Amino acid sequence: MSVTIKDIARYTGVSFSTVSKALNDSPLVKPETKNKILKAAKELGYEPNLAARQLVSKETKTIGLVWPSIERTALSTLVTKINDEVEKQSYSMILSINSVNSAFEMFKRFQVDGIIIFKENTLDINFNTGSYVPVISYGNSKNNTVPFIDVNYKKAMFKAVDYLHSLGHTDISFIGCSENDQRQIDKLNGFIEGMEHLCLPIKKQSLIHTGGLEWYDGYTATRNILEASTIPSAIIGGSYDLSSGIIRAINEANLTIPNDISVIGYDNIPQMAQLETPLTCIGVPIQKTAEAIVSSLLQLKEKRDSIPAKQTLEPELVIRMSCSKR
Amino acid sequence: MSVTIKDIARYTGVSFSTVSKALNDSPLVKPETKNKILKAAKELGYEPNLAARQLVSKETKTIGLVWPSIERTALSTLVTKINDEVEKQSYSMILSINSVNSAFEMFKRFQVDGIIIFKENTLDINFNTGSYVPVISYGNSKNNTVPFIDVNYKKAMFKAVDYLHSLGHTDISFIGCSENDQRQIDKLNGFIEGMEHLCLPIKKQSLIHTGGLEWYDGYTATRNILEASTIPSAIIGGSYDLSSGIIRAINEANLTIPNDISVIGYDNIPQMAQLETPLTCIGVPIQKTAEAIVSSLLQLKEKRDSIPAKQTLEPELVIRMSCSKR
DNA sequence: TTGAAAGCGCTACCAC
DNA sequence: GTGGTAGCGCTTTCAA
Repeated sequence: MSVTIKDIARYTGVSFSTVSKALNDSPLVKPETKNKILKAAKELGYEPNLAARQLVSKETKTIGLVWPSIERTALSTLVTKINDEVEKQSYSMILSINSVNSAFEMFKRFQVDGIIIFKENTLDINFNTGSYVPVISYGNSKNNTVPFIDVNYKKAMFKAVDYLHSLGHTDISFIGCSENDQRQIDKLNGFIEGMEHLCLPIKKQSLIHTGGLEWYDGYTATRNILEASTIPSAIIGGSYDLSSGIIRAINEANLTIPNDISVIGYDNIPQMAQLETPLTCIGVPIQKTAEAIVSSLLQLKEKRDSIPAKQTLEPELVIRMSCSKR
Repeated sequence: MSVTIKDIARYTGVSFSTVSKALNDSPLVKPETKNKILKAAKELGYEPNLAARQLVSKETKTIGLVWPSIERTALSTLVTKINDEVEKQSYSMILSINSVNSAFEMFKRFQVDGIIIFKENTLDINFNTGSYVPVISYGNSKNNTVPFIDVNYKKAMFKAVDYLHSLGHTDISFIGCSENDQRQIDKLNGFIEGMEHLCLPIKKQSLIHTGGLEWYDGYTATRNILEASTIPSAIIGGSYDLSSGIIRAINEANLTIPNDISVIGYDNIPQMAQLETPLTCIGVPIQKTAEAIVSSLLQLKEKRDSIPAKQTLEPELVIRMSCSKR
C-alpha cells in the first residue's frame, strides 16, 4: 500500500486536513508546520493519488495529445515543443497513438483537461458522446467543428520569394509535394503568386512536384535540377526533410551554398541551423506555434468558446548563411 | 455535470449499487433489470468515471510507455504493435515523451498498471520513490534493475550469413553502424563469427561502418561499395532504414536484386515487404516481440518477480525474393 | 435478486 | 492556524 496523507498526518501528529493544505502550499498553514509535513512527506515517499484528487477537484492538470499519424521532423518537433510548453504551465501531457475516436474515449476516461489534435487525425470526431472537453487542432479539422490554429503558408512562400528577389534572384525553383494536402498546395500557390507578383518567370522545370515529403524526395529532385543545362540561382524547399535532401544533393555535386546556389527551406525549427549548411528558413517559429496551441487550449478550458474558430499564425524569415546576392 | 450511476439509478428506479453491478455485468442482477439499466445508461450517455473506479479497485487497465527518444522505423513500428497488443488485452496505453523519470512520476500518479521502457531511455531510474509498478524494458536497461526482453542479434546475423552461404555466396558485405550501441555491436560480431565459422573470407572493405543508422548512411555506403572494382555478391544491411538506402543505391546503379547482388536486411517488420524490392529479412518478428513484451508485463503485474530478469527472443529468417543462388 | 452502507484518498468547507 | 467532516463516483461487502 502506498503512503497517503493520513500516514503523514499520523507520522507528524497533525490532522490530515492540515497535511492536505500543507501539501497544496496553502497560506493557512504555519511555515514550520508546513516544513515538518513536507519533510515527512519526502521521508515517507509520499506520492499524491491523482484519482482521488481528481474525484474532488474535477481537474487532472493533464492534457492529451493525439499523435499525428505521419512522420515528419517538423511535426515531431512541434509535439516536443508542445510538451515543453505544457509542462511549463504546470500541466502534464499524455499521448495516444490511436485513432482520434479511441484516443478521445481514453482521454475522457482519464478526464484530461484538454485535448490537442492535428489536422492529420481529422475524421468524424464523435462529439455527441457525453461531457465537454476543450479541443484544439493544429490545422483545419475536416468538419470544421474544432477551433484550430493555422499557418499562413501562402504568405510564407510569398516572403521567401520576396527575400530572394531582393537579393537579385530571378530564377527560383520550388521543390515540394502538393498532392492531397492543403498545406502543401498553399505553399505552392504562395510561391506561384509571389513569383507572378514580382513578375518573375516561372519555368516549368523549376516547379518540382516530388512524390513525397521525405529526405530522399528532395535529394533526387535536386539532382535532376542540377543535371539540366541551366540551373536556378535559388531553390526553395517545401519542408525541413525535403531541404536536407536538397542540401545534400548540392554538396555532392560539388556546388556550394550560397555561392553557386541559394537555398531557403520551409519550417522554422531549430534543426535548420544544424544542417550541413545552416539554412535560412521561413515559417512560423515552432516555439510560437506551440505556445499558441497550448495557451489557446488553456484559455478554452477556462471559458468555453473563448477563442476564435480559426487563428492564423504569421510566418517569419530567419536569415542564416544560405542565401547570397546575385 | 456528467451523468453518474446515481442518475441512472434514479432514472430506472433501482438502487445505485444495483446499477454498479449491472454495469459490471455481474450475474447477481436479473437479466431484465440489467437490460433496463444498460439501456438507460446508453440513453443518458453515461461514461464511467475512471478516477472513482480506480480509487476503489486500484486498477486502471492502462499501461504507460516511455517513448524511445530515437527515431527508427523499426522502433516506432514496435510501439504501434505494442499498442495493438495492449488493446487486444483490453488495456489502454498512454505514452510519454518525457525523460523516464518524469514519465514514471506521471504514470504513477495515473496509477498505470504497468510501464514499458526501452533500452534507449535507460538512465538512473529512481525506484526508491514509493509504490511498486511493474516495469519491463525492451533491451537491457543500463543498471540491470528492470527485467528485459532481448534479441539474439548475434544469432540473427549468423543465420543470415548461413543462408547466403547455403546459396553459394562467399563474398558477403555487412553494412552497419557499430558504435556505442550494443545491439549494433552484437550484429557486427555475429556477422564476423558467422563468416569465420563458415570459413568465408572477410575483406576489409566489406565491413562497412556507417556513420549512422539513417537511410542515407546505407545509401552512401552502398554507393561506395559499388564503385569498387569488385563488388560483393551479397550485402547484409544492419537495419530497415539502412537497407532501404542499400536497395536504392543498387537500383540507381542499374543493378538488379537479386540477379546482380543479393540483399538481406535486419529487422523483421512488415514494411520489408513494401520496399522497392521486397526484402528477405532476419530478426525477431515484430509481432512476437510486442506480444512478449506485453504478456510479460501483464504476468509481472499478476505476480511480482514472476518473469526472468532476461528473456531472449529468437530471430527468424523471412525469405522474399532478394537473394538468389550464386 | 436487490439495497444499504462503508470506504478508497483527497479537497473544501466549516467550526474552533 | 488547525482539526473535523462531508462528499466526489465508484466497487464491494453484508443484510434483507
